[in-house]
Amino acid sequence: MDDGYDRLAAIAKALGHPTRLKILEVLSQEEACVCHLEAVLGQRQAYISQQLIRLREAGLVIDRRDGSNVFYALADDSIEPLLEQVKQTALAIAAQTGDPLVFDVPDHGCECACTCPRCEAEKIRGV
Amino acid sequence: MDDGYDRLAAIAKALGHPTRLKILEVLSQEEACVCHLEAVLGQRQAYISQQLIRLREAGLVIDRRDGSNVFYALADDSIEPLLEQVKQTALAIAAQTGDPLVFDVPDHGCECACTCPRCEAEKIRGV
DNA sequence: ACAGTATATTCAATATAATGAATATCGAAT
DNA sequence: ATTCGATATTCATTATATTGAATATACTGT
Repeated sequence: MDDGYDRLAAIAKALGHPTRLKILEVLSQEEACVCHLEAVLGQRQAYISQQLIRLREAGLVIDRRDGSNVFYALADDSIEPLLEQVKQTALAIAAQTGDPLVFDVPDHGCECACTCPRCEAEKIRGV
Repeated sequence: MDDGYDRLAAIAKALGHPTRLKILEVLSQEEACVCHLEAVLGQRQAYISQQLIRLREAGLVIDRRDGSNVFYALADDSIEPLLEQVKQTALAIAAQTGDPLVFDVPDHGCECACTCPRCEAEKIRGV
């Protein structure tokens, strides 16, 4: 039954949701706590947490507790090129169909409502 | 609503099924008709056809009619490296969890029940 | 111990996917 | 025109995913 392709499919399924893709995109820059993802993606906490759990179950992210925050990071270096490759294929398909493909890369900037240590530090630095 | 990530997710979703992955794997070697895929994967015709439709809707395969056969092929060169990258990630995750990961690469060989022109030619050549 | 903040879980409602069975279409050959 | 083989579609059923709301847990500081 599980002949390896089921495991591949499980990974692809975990990628098969826009919010989860955006989370991975953010994590490809640096690890982030839940409240950070919440602020960057503009989604409620429980929703983010649920998607993170799906990603963790798929083995794509790992989590690390630091005080009251839980920081998530990509589980492996191979995930970034995987995301990149999905984009390449999407662009190729978009080129064939003529539909332009634009990404709103998630980015919160300074006005972020997140109060995690990382974001507070960013605000002080005025990034 | 559709901010690009939905399109990425649609591609990932199309990959998120073992049978569809196997179909793409077969097509990465050469284009194939439905009856060929039917024989190689050991699944019934309607089932294969349904999965092919999903792949076509996702833009991952294209089809070409030749007489009574319909030949399917990968829609773009970027799809092969995409499959490869999914495997890389799966292997990396498997290495971390300790679960060995084995692929039964779909291959029908000579005893194939398919009678499409391509398979008949193979049989004559004794491949 | 208590209050507050960060995160996780559970529950319920709805939507979408997977799958088998039956049937329809389309092209080739007679 | 009819039949046959190849492929597509429809329908019904079950399984799984999505999502919001509510609640629970876990850590921190007082």
